[in-house]
Amino acid sequence: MWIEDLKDHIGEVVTVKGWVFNRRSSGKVRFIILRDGTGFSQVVLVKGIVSEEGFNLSHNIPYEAQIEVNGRIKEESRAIGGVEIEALDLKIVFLPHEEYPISTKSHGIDFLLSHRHLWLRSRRQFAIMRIRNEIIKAARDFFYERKFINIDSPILTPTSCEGTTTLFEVNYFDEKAYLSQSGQLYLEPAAAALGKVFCFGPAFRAEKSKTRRHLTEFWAIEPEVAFMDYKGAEELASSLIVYMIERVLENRQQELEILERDVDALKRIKLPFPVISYEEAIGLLNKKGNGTKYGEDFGGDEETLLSESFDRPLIIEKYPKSIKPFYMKEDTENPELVLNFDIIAPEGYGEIVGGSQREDDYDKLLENIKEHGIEMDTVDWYLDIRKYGSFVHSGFGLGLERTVAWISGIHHVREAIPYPRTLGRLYP
RNA sequence: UCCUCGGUAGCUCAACUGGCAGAGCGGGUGACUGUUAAUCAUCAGGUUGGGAGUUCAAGUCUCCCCCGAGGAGCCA
Repeated sequence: MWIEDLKDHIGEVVTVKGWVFNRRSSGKVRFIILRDGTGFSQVVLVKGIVSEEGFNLSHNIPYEAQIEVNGRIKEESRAIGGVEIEALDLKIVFLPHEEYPISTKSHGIDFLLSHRHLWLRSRRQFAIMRIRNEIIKAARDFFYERKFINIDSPILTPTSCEGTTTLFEVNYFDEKAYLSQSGQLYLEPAAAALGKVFCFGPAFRAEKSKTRRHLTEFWAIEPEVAFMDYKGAEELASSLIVYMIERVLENRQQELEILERDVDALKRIKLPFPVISYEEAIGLLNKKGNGTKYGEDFGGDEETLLSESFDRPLIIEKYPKSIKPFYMKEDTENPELVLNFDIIAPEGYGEIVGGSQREDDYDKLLENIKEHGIEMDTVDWYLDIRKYGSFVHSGFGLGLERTVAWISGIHHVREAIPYPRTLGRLYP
């Protein structure tokens, strides 16, 4: 039986397999905290109730030994999960060859990251991975409920989407290829084929960034919708975020508790999200004593400063065209601006969504491509979408790890992904 | 790439203006019938990241290198 199902079988005698997570002894009563991947549960070994052989085996049983416990499930308020297993018998299936390196005490981040494959077994990581899974599932459900089609973009690409300096280059037979920075360029043609589409996959950026918001490999959820303007995309992104939070609050209470997440801050996340323009954001920053000038992009400090004024995610729209990528639609009311938006998470987690209406005018797009110095032969296929039946369309990308970090209330995105890839760290 | 901080026992850290390298956890042994990072007793455990230099004496000071963290720029 799996630990997560124990509470439904109180009074029954069952066999549970798992690993020794922690143990305590009080002479003739011994306690083992068992984990099996679905949860943690206390096993009680009372001399006289458990078999003598089982009791003897439990003496100084090593951490992470894999054992099999036969026992009765009892309601017990003092135990984690509210139930415990009163052991009748205990068997050791596998003993560690060496002492398990990760203890219940504190460790440094270098050590933990080098032992990420083992670190995943700890309680915090267990909780984070389960919240990540819930968020992924919620996002898929959200799009399927709205009849979106999942179209995944290629990882190996001949071109760049977000600038050439941050590309990972790989050999592709006799050619050069790059790891994808975003699925968006491939999603726009898919939207012309299937209307409402989304992709969910990894993105790679060779940025030499060392901050709590950066990974070189991260996962993005990217929808692209035909006949939708940037306002529609703002609403879609807001609804998605609210949906993900509702699902985590509903299904992952135990995990939020393990992480000591301030749940009230999540419960405040409701529609609609506040919307301000880039220009208003500059004004707000200047009022707060920050010296960002019109025409400059926001850094981490600015994002935090802006989000502090709101208790829900903040939408900032219509940035200057000069600081944004070539594919964003020019604002017809002010050609200096583009019809884009970023969503800044509260509590200093930074930008979690970037989106825009896409440039649907063939000539304007061609002009942008030339201005950005992008090689024509790598993007001519992308121009075809405007050449053969252009259409109003919008989309956005949501950074999964930043979203998971925010909702989980953890400090750094590296804990929000099973095996983080950061600057200079490729192991394990 | 730049700035800042750090590297001492398996792990987390201490060691004053240079003067005998120490503690907790983990490990071994033992005690304890309700523990929650249990507690208590006891034992073992060290090429102080690497190299060079200054000095009677270097974990500590100087120089070079390696590794890590935090941040900036850029971004989700």
